[in-house]
Amino acid sequence: MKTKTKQIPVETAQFILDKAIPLFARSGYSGVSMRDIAKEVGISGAALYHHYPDKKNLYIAAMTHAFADNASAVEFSLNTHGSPAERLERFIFDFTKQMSSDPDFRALLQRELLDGDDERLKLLADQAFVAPFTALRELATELAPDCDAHLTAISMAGLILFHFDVEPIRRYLPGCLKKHNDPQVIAKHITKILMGAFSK
Amino acid sequence: MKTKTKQIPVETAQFILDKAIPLFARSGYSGVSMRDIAKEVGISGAALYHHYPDKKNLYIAAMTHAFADNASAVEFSLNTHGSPAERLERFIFDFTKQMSSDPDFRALLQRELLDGDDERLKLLADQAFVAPFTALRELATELAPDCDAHLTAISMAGLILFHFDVEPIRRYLPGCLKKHNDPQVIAKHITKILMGAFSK
DNA sequence: GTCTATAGCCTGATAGAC
DNA sequence: GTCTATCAGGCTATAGAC
Repeated sequence: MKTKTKQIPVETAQFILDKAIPLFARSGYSGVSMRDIAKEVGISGAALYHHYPDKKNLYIAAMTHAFADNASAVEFSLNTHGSPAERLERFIFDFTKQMSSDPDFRALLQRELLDGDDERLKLLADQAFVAPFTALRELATELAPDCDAHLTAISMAGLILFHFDVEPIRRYLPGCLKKHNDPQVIAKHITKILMGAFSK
Repeated sequence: MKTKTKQIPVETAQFILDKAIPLFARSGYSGVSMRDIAKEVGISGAALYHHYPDKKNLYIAAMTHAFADNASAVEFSLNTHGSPAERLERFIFDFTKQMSSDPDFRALLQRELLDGDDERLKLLADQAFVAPFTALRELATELAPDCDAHLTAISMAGLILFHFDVEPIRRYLPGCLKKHNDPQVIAKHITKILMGAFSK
């Protein structure tokens, strides 16, 4: 047992990431300066370089940190018991809710798809997406044996993600209602479409 | 009849946009400098300011130019004759092919969804998306009268766009094959899913 | 581990010659 | 309409005191 408890620092290196993630999500790599991050953290710009060798390393650490948790949550949601239809419905509701509650995750993913080099994308895939995608692909095989499982898994995830990605402009398109932002409504709609598609 | 034909200039202001669009698509607004654009065009940085008052105006002009043509093409594809199922199939194939052939358009749209302010997004919606989306929504009403037409239209467009958006990381996910990049294969897969979903 | 100060470069934008 | 030269400021990153 330690006799002296530290006040706040908690581990400054990680605190920096927590502050940097929303900035990178909102403005992208080249839209955020080391000064912006330092100001948000509450230290000088120079102090950042004590924890990370340069901006790129800080960015990669922030991405890794941001994507670390989400993978296991999605995988867990997929690896439950029940019929394929039940598991599909649970996945849709859980994934929709999770994406709805974590706009930073979605923005960072979109930005990485636009700006990430091959090395970073491979790292991201291995660290965060291979495991849940494998589970989703197995569910796709069970639900639609005569469809290409890879494409079907992409379609299922995309159907959910796209509704959120497009939200900034959707509100200016005809027929838009307030309820269309409700994750429950979105999940229900997607469930209806996919259940229809897979029930022969 | 003019006695003197100009050599190349064609209209420098528009030539600048043609050169700027791929740069903004690849690196985003803050990732491209006026000097980058000037070098690509083949003039000095100062000369750009003769055609556009500042970087922001040049960017908006480039976006408007990039989105102008695509709207009418999609709308045209939707306003053909045939049964709802036939029109759905034609839309899927045409839109998939068009998105496959214009990666700059997709990248600019994604970037605008991430970075665009309300004013720019409203402008974009009115200029480029309201017309084709209205046609797509009408098709959705015919195909699935018991579904929310707005959400269904979003789903149909998203199913197509997402396959391309996710391409940079999809190649590191299990089950990926070369044919999954073929727009024909993608279109066929999406048609299968949506036809199944809408045929009760 | 944090600070202030600063080096060296790149940025958007302008002035003025041609 | 394009050029060269330049300004003022922001950028990443470092140096060195504490």
